[in-house]
Amino acid sequence: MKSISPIHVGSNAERTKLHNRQVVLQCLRTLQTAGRAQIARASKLSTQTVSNIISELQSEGWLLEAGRVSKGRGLPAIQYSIRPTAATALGMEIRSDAVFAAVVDLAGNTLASDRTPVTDSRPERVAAAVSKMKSSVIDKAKIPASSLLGAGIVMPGPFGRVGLSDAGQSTLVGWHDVDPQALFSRALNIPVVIEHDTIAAVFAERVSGHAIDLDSYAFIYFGTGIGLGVMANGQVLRGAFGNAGELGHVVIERGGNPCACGNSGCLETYVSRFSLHKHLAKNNIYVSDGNELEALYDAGNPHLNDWLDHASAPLAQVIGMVENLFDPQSIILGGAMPAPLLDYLISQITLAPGSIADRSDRLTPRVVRGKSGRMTAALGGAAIIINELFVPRIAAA
Amino acid sequence: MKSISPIHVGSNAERTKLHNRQVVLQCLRTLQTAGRAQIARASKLSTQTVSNIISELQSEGWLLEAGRVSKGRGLPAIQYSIRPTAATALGMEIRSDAVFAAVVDLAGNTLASDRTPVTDSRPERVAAAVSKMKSSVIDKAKIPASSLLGAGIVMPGPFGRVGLSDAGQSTLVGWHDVDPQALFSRALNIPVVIEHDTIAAVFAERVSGHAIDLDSYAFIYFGTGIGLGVMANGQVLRGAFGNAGELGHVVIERGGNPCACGNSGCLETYVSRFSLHKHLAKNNIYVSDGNELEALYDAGNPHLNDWLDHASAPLAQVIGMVENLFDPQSIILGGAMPAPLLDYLISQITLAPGSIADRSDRLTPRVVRGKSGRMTAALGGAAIIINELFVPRIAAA
DNA sequence: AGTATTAACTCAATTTATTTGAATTATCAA
DNA sequence: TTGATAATTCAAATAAATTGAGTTAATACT
Repeated sequence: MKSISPIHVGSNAERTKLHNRQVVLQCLRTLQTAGRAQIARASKLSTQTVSNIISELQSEGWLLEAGRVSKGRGLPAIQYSIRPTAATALGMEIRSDAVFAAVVDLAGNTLASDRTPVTDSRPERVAAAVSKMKSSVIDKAKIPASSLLGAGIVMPGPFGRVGLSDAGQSTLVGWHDVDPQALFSRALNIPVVIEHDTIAAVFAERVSGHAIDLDSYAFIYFGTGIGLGVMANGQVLRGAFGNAGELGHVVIERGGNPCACGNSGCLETYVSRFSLHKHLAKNNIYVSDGNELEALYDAGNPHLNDWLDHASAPLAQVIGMVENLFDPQSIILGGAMPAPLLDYLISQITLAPGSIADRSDRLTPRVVRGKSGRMTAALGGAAIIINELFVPRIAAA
Repeated sequence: MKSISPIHVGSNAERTKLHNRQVVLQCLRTLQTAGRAQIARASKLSTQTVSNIISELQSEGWLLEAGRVSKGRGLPAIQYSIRPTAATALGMEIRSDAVFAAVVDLAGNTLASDRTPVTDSRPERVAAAVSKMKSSVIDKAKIPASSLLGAGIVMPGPFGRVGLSDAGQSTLVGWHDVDPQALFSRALNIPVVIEHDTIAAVFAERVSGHAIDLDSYAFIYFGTGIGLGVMANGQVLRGAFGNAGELGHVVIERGGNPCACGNSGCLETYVSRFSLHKHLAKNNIYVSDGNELEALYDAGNPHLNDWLDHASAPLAQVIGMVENLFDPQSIILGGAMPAPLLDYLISQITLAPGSIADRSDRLTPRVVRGKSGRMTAALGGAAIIINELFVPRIAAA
């Protein structure tokens, strides 16, 4: 049978209830703190309905009550807010060299994080490591295991889907016929979502970064290559086959640098950690992690500076492209690139003055550095789980 | 108060009903013809609910009954399909030189179309012309005025929003402080939606073109400049400020052709009618419409061929870009560019082999020419109205 | 040919969740 | 002190979906 996209599913009283519950939670998240009547106005539900949902949420321990606050005449409204510790989520990033883990609460606070080096990246070993980290990080965070809603696991694709950006480079070996979702579900005993780094980064910013109250923004993610994650009107763009955002292989200069993909002029060959490492290697400099890179930068290494200066124009070009194509509220830069380097790159960028993004009524910066730093992917994994709580949608498919 | 995006609005029984009605209509549209039980399965509603909705729709005249068709055991299902003439929509394109109008039925059939030259493009005169065309085109289509659900009007922006692509070039004069929505509502006496050409084209393909059963596709629209319209998972991308898809000012070559916008290397200066006209003018050839252009092409004009050959590489570059960023099922090319030219351009494009779009399980062409031809914008306007009938969404805002 | 099986559809009763309207409470303003 | 205003709650009403039993008309099997 023809597949019908998820939104085209009927509704009923139960689904309506779930939807409304999430609407209420979402209102509380964006308003921070609010009374029943206020939520009713924002959600266009009746006061009574909101009242019912609030008391339900309260009895389930989701809320904090902040007493009555009077604003003018009338009975002062009882203020509610989300109890950050009501639920938590586990986020993990699986790399070929290490596993990162983080526990995040509803407010997006990181309660604990951890890193374990990986020597043997075969599925069973990774699963075992992941399982161990779950326990250790739960201990560190001092939360009951029962508060974990689920785990968002970030790992190099392709998994099931066909990807390209990391093709051959960072894919884990021995994972060909492995279903990571099933593997980690078993290892962790909680609901698991598998996602790739760029999309995780998008959610990281939404739950605790620059995008808490943004609905349309883009994230340029420095991984091995470079990816683009887009939130458009509260929906993440995934593309028909789940491969949207392959920024690294966008050609920015016909006949430019040859790329491993067979084309030439791909962005990835100008702006990415991969291109940076290549440039440094040509000058006999070898760095293995972000700290060394940052040290090089602090030392004013001329080769690094050289790369930065050559990278800024292509980066500005694609930022302009993203602005023109997606018209986001902001573009966020982040991922596996040390903050000072990102800041420098951002400072060097001349944003197109004639762009549609160059408007006087703008309330958000055109370009900013992401807030979550080096833990972006792991935090993003957790953020995916947290975010699901707040996204109302009829039809859970 | 903080604005909450439209999806974050509560639901109730009534809104649920509306949603389910649209789900049923949408099922009928994609399945073409179906029985109650079949729709129930597709929509995950109970048979009874679907049955109720179907009988309601039927008594309101929305359906055609095609008798029972037996497929294996059991009571053969009564087949229903949407009665194409149950409702119609008016589509109009306002240009500085002419107004186009079309009447389209639910199935996307064009029942009538018309063109009126415009000599005086001041708002009142255009409104008068539009009103007149409504009557004439209704007569031509032989439909009752009451079947018109509304009008989708396509005109050069910016209207309220801040746009760029046509800045200065095709904007209508004397329309500065005019609210076209209000103006045309009064002139036509039916609900009016104002939209720009690119987004209209997206809907045109969805209602009657290549995208009837696509959920994710992109439309590269040749207007004065060049625009990109994207349907992502059934949602049109508009951007935070309504300016998404400014393909014309995407820089495809740093330091390339200077553009009126102040940048250089904008796509518009390589591939667009504007650039084509400029190229021909340099060779003392002046064309005023598509027919003349087509004649030139048929005659094998060397200057035109020259332009085509220079345009195909930049076009291929942005097609690759769109594939990488949006991962659509198909990319559709259309708008104010004669079909033979589009076909030639498409034939000249070498699609990137390493692209994420280059997959073996693909069921749809990577690139096709749009079906609606020169009337795209007007048909698209009507399609917007038609499409609203089929898009289920809780919360009419 | 006859019977069992299957599937679509209908009717009536039930269930879920929202809305409505009246009553209550607490604050501000005059 | 009194009246206006707004938040909240209670009880009753309402809307619409689901459930389960029953009907109908096909195909499959014996």
